[in-house]
Amino acid sequence: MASLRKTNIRAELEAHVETPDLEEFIGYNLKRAYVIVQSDFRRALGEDGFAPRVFSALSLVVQYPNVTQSGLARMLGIERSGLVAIVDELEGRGLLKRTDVPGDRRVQALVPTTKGKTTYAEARAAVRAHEDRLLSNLSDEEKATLMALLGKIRSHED
Amino acid sequence: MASLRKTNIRAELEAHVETPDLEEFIGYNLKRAYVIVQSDFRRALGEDGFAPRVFSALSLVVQYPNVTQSGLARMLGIERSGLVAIVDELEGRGLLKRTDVPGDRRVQALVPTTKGKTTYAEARAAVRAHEDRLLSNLSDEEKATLMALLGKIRSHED
DNA sequence: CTCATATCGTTAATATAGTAAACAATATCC
DNA sequence: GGATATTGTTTACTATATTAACGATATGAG
Repeated sequence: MASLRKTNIRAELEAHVETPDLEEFIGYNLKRAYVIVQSDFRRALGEDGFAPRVFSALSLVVQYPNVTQSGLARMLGIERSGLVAIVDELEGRGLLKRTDVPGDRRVQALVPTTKGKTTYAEARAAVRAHEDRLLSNLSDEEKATLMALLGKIRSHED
Repeated sequence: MASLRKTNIRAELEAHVETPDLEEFIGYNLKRAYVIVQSDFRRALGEDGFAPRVFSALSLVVQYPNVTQSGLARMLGIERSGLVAIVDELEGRGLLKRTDVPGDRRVQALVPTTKGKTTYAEARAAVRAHEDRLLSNLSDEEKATLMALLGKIRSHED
C-alpha cells in the first residue's frame, strides 16, 4: 500500500478504509476524469492555443456557418451572454466574422474566415492527437463504449 | 430531425452536418455529462445542501478522521490553499473541528463531529438517491463499466 | 548543535467560467 | 397597433481554482 506521504505516520495509521465512499459516486469519478482530460487539452494546445470552450465554438461555427450567437449558445448549452466573450476572441483573432442577416436585423450570423477554417483544421488535429495519446490505454471499443455511456447521461440535456 | 428553434429557417437550412466533430471528442462528451450530473447534484441537495466539493471533503474527513488539510487536499487533487474555505465552511456548520496534533504543531487534524457524521450519512443517502434517479437509464453493469473506463482515465492522476 | 531545506495552514491577488438581470433594437402574434 | 418575445450586449455577481508569499514549525546533513 502506497503511503500518502512518506513521513506522516499519523495519517498512515488512520488510512484503513477499503474503498472510500467517494470512489463509488459516478459524479466524483466523472469530475476527476474531466479535470485530467481538460488539463491535458490545455497543455497540448499550448499558451496561444484555444481554451476548450473556444475550440468548441469555433468547431461549430466552421461546421454550421451562418449560425447565430443564440443558436450557438444553445448548441453549447451555455447562456448567450457568456458567448459574447468567446465570439469576441474568435473575431479578434480573425477566425470568424459577425455578419448581418438580411431579413432579421437583430441577428448577426457567424461566418468562419478562410483562416478560421484552416486554423480549425489544425486545432482539430492537435486535439485528436491529444486524446489519442492521453487515452492510449483505452481500446477503440472501450472508447466507443465510453462515448455511448456518456451519451446516455447526456440524454438528459435540455 | 428536430429543429433548433421553430422559426429559424436560416439555421435550419444550414444544419446539414451528419455528426459534428465535437461529438466525437471524449473531452467534450465528458464535460457535457459532468455538467448534467453536477447540476442535478446541486438541485437534489438543495439551497442549504452541500456543494459537490464540500460533500467530497466531508466524506473523506468522516472516513479518514484525523486527516490533515494537506493530506485532504492531496486526496481531492486540489491545492491546500483552496481547501481552507471548504474546511472553514464545514467547521462553521459544526460538522468537523480542527484539532492540535501532539508531536507536530504545524498540523491541525480534521475530526468529524457527531453531527458531522450523521449529517454526512444523510447527505450520502441524498447523493445516492440523486445518482440512482438520474442514472436510472443505465443498468448496474453499465454503471460499473462506466466507472471502470473513467478509472482508466483517472490512472493518469498525480 | 546548527543551518539549510521542507512542510503546514493561511492570506491575498488573480484568472477563469459561468449565471442572472437589465437594455435597446427589432420581430412576431393576435 | 399593441402586447409579447427574441437578439446581442453590458454589467454585476458567484463559484472554483491557482500562484506566490508568509510565519511557524519540523527535518536532515554535516
